[in-house]
Amino acid sequence: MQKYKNIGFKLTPQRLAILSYLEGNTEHPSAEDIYKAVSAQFPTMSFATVYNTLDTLRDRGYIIELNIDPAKKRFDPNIKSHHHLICTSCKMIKDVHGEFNLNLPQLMKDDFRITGNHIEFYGVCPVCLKRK
Amino acid sequence: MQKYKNIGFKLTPQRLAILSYLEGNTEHPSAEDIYKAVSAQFPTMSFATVYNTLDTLRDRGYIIELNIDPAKKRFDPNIKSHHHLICTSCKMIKDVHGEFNLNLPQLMKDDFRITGNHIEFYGVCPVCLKRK
DNA sequence: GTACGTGCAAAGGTTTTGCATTACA
DNA sequence: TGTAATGCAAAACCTTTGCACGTAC
Repeated sequence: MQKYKNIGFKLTPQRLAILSYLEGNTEHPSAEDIYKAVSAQFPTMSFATVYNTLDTLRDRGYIIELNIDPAKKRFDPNIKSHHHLICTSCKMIKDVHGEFNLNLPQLMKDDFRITGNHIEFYGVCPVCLKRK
Repeated sequence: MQKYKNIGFKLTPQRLAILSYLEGNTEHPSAEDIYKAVSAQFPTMSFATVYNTLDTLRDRGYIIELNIDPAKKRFDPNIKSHHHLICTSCKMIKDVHGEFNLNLPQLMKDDFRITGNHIEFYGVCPVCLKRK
């Protein structure tokens, strides 16, 4: 985890465990997923620490908070601009890389300072398709 | 409200009030917004009735449930395919109509049965821009 | 009378907060 | 010693649920 050497906040063992769990993770885990995973290593880990760390990481731009799932927040360590394909049946989320041409009407570009965008594709994943 | 004559479920006064509040509403109100608004008319209105009605309307395709706001669900009576522009400062949501070319990689189109998409544009609205 | 809707309160799930304790420079 | 993080429990918030009561065909 040398890359986090200069991350700008204390790298406690708990935070390292969270970072390590998130590293390269494409499952878009929820706070609870993360809590469960790092609890195996740190039995005293608390939700407060998980949320505190996630908030800090998000505020510093190391992770992205996803509002895709109405039931709970999910977190994505992939901060490169990308989009998501969501299975409406099992809620699985798959990354979508690719360029899309998203030119807003000029009127809106005049009014708003646009900072980004995110596309959600909805569908049914192969696993759920097969199950029916 | 003649248009709801054959809506397929009982049009109680409470439901009519909710429908009437939603009609043409572009504010993307939350359940609480709706509850507050119709409570003025029906002081005994309960959240159970609001959620029950919203669920029914959503299941029958009369409204869309938006997961845009991490804090709460919002509801949109505009069922025509459209997208949204969200002010990251005040959370205001503006409709975006327009066609965007969203062709997924062929690989994903083979695997998934794609059913729809939704674009979120992020930015800062004119009001918030001025306030700073 | 039956089926459905309403309304209240309680419960459920996720996230936040207060505060005492702990760790580290 | 001082600053920041941890961990526990409680609280807050949104949403769902159970159930008794009402209402309408």
